[in-house]
Amino acid sequence: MEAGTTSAGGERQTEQRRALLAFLARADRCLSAQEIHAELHRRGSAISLATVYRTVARLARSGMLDVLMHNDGEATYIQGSGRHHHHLVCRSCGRVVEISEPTVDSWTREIARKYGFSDASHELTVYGVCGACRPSPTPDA
Amino acid sequence: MEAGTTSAGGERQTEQRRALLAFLARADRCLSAQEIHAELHRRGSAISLATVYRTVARLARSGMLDVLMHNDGEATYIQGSGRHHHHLVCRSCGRVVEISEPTVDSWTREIARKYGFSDASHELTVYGVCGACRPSPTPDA
DNA sequence: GTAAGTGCAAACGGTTTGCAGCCTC
DNA sequence: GAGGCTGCAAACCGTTTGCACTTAC
Repeated sequence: MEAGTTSAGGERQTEQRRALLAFLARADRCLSAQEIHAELHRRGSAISLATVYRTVARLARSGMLDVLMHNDGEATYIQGSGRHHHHLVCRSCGRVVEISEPTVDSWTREIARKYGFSDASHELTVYGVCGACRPSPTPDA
Repeated sequence: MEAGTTSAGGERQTEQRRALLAFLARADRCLSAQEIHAELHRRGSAISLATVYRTVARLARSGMLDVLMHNDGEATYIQGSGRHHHHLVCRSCGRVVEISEPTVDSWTREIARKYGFSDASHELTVYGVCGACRPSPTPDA
């Protein structure tokens, strides 16, 4: 199954775009444009950094990719469901789990109203250490 | 040069630092280093951009300033309480209200545990349009 | 007197863009 | 065949840094 054939307007199927989409479809963590570029090259897919930037920008615009801004100013990308959601990110390996919770959504609207703000929206990211990265709870410890 | 150098601890009082602190103390919205620099100059305070960057970095490190990363990679700064909190930001004028809600804090820990993540932390920002920016609700509409 | 603080400008790192040629449709 | 897509490299932009000078203490 192809990764969402959203051939919206008139986008052309190119070698580069195909390789990038296939790669991102299997990624379970956020990747920067430079990481995507390096990894694709390592796998033998010739694609320029500029094209990676142009392509992820387009995918993000169309909603296929979520963009996460890091504190150092670097943007990273991960496949998104398109629906409203948040991310649970492992501080150790970077694995990302898409989470959705109406509770927080309604809470933020309430908070906004409480302070006289309307048209509330919000951004939430939860960080933690995933089970695979946590030192296994050895019984002898 | 150790942590614990809180406000006016072992740091020298300079004209530039004084002006920057006085300015930020009265700001109720996030400002970028470049905005701070421009505004201080407009007000007659001579301070270089490099010094603004160095000073806000120091203040952020000491906890006196909160750093908000924008989507375009620009960092903005605002005075913070030091305690754990979130921000309610007006999309129109940029005004920032510091909010604190234990509900969300405990919820994020719960979500993290539910997915097998430990050591949960989170970042939350709520956006909206503040009362001053919202077009007054005309009853005849 | 001395070392922290400052200004200047060059360097930096991620990202964007102009342009010529390539390739998909 | 036409126009979107790509690669290259230079430009961009916010930020950092080396160095010499200034200044608070």
